[in-house]
Amino acid sequence: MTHVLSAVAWPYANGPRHIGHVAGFGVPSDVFSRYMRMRGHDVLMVSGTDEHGTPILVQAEAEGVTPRELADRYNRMIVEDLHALGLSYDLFTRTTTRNHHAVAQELFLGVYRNGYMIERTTKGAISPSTGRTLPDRFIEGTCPICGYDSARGDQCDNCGNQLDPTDLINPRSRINGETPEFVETQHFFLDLPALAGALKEWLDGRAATGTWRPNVIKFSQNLLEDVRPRAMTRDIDWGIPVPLEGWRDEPTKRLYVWFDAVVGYLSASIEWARRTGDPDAWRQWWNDPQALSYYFMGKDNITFHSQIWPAELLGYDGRGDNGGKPGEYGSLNLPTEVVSSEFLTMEGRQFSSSRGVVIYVRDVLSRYQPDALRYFISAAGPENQDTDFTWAEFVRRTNDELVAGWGNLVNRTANLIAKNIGEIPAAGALTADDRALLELTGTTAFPLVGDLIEQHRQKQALSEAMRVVSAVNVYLSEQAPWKLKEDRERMGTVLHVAAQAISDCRTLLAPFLPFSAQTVHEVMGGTGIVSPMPEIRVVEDLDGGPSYPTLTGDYSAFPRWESVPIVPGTPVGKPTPIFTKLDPSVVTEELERLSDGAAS
RNA sequence: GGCGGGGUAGCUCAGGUGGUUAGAGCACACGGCUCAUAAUCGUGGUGUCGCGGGUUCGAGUCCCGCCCCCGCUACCA
Repeated sequence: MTHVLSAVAWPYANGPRHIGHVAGFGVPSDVFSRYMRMRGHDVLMVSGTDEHGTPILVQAEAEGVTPRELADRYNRMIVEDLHALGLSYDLFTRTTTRNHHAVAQELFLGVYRNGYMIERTTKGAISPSTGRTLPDRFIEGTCPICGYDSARGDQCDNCGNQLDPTDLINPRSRINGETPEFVETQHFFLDLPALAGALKEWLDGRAATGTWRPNVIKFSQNLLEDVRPRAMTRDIDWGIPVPLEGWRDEPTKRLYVWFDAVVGYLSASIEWARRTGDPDAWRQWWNDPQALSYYFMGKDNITFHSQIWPAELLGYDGRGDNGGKPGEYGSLNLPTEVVSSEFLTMEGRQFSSSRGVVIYVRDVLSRYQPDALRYFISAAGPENQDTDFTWAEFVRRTNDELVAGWGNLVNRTANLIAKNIGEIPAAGALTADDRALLELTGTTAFPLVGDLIEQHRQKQALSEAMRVVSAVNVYLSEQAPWKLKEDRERMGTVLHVAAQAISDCRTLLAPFLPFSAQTVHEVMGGTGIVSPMPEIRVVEDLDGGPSYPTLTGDYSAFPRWESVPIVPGTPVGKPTPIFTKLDPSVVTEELERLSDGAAS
């Protein structure tokens, strides 16, 4: 048994989640975590909403609410979205808790004390009316190269050239149209050059394992070829105060949102431990060098997980060129693996909430079963390359594979048992065919599917599991128990074998399809929980802040990743179908919804 | 521009470290079964493996060049 940290990317609290988000970080991390728990590992799965930064501030002002009110609203929505998908977090919290603020400040201080947080003067754009940092992307103006009149501060969308905001002709703020001011301002910079050697050593070691996806490791190693100190503070009044004399009470200096967001993995682990009553319990996942940690995200986050976060950890630990020693949290584990997904596009286009090119998780789940979405994402998601979501493919996968393949197998078997026997029959003498099927479902399939999940090859893992399902359908057709009414014993044996095979398939599919795993168990006469689910729990802030909703759960009931013998004599009644077959008309309906959304 | 990924049957895609007649699912056709949400089972593929060179006894798989598509490109999150 190993301690396994499932560190799941923190969704930014500026809107509900769309299916591209959950395809990137959500479903893959949950499949992995559920599987690892079934293998008997001690999994700690943490995340939360990321609530600081300029975009939330800007959006709040546009709506006339406080940033906290905006964050509260979307935090709750996101919690609901992830809950509805059955994502089994041990703790899903948020970055506006007092615990998180304290942990982020301690990390900053540790890095600072060891000499990896250096104070520098930099020239940056600010909004003259508010004094806040105006990020490059919030500045637009005329491109000095091609004359395009809405080039962004960092790049011209028209000619593609990279720009410096000071190059723009007639620069203006995209927030309120005023002319930005370029001023000298003091900031703390993470001394990446002093940590580059340690980062390289760590990454080379990771590369040598051969387990990282090729694009992730290569991209990460490339980043090290040109490292510069990177600002970790901002001129902004929404965020975590800089915990130093002369800075702490400075109302317009805050930690950079990404500095604190990645600390969330640690702060959420600490919050989880404090809530269990054993405040040091988190150390088993963070201080024990044998513990494993897996970070799940979309590819746009790779930089922050394979460079910035490891640099913060190495700096806190004092393992860079300047030396140093660990702070009160001790020597913290670096990521074992950064598991990054590519992007899901939608009907050929990139997701864009502002353009209405978007499918929200909550909308999908209001009309379709969560396992149907989870199935699509696992079977056709952006695991190693960008993939396209189309409603036609969603309907086809659901109807042909989930309903006709797996759901129907359960339904036909349960019907045969209910009509002919009424309970799980005992097995008589087994034929070679019986043994072959049970060998496949009960023995061969578990390491086959499991190893693939462990290697983050979930598409192939699911396809192997579905191949097993298919073998059970073949077995039933060949044995044709409905023709054995004159040979009750043989019929009983065949149905026993089929029921055992279904039980095994249910276990194999449970990480992917946790909702139907429970339904299948019950349809086949089972009782009790075999597929634990997260719950939404409103909690008090541990340190006196306002209360907030979290996602947590009791996952002790996870069955083992192995065949469990079924119990003859268990009553089986007439089943109700596991999955809902979709009418082909949903394709045109959904496409109409999309064009309506894009038009408004 | 830099970096990364991709271009394989009508469609969606598999094909770690080169090796027998290049695979799967879907779609389509025909046949079987009738327990099941008209579900299921069987049979059916003469594919320039983007293009051009090269290495090799042998390349979809390695090397070079070229053409397309997609993504990332850090003080946005």
